[in-house]
Amino acid sequence: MVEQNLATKYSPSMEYYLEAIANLSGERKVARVNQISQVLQVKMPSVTSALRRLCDKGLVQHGKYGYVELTLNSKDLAKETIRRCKILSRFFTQALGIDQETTEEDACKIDHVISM
Amino acid sequence: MVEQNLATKYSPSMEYYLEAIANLSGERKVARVNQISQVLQVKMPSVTSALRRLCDKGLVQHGKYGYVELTLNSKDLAKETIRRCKILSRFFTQALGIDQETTEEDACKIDHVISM
DNA sequence: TAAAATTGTTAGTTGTGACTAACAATAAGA
DNA sequence: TCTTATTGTTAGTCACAACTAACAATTTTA
Repeated sequence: MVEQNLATKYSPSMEYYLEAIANLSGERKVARVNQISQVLQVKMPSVTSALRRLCDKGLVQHGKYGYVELTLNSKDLAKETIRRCKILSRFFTQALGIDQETTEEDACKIDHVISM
Repeated sequence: MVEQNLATKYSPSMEYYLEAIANLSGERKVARVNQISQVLQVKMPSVTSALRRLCDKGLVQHGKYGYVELTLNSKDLAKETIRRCKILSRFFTQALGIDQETTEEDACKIDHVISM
């Protein structure tokens, strides 16, 4: 089943957060809770609690009321994720002629699910 | 985000169950809890509780200790799902040369996530 | 600098979806 | 038929991931 991932794998949701944080870090140097909230279209408390989970797993650093940063571990993970999304997105756009808006979102969704 | 679907949409997990029930119904005429359990690789109590949710939504009929059947509504839904999985699977196999084992599983996963 | 706006956290709730352990019903075989 | 095996359910737990309401910290601005 989808819902229950293996112990070693991170949940799709986790990956979404990591990806968002990585993207924001790239664009504006630092990621903040409200930005993550906006990008992922969830309320801030959801972000806070997700960050706690990610902290517990050593995937982000996040001081109270402070910036959010990826750790060495999660940077690689997030880069990989983003890379795969782009590849998929490009593939869908070019090979299938689907418009880019739709494509990018779907490609990301797919990536979090596919076994590559 | 993935995790929270719109009210009108069914969760990926729901679709997995519907699909499994539809497939089993096709093959062996009736679907049983232990078969669903095996197909989806979850324990039987998980199936029972999923069936309760599906019953509440009017998507399956299931008497205690009895057979599991789709309703008119869910039959269409499941057929659609299966159809899309097959299309995707075929596409991946033929267009990308990925082996069928991998492909079929992924195609299904993708289908539950993609916006077609 | 003090008040107001923004940003973030905590606490508590909900629903999903998995699990184990223990019990109940049904089916199969001696 | 009675016992055993199979199948299914209930009860209770856990983790994830969302939410609102209320509070706290930080930043902006008057």
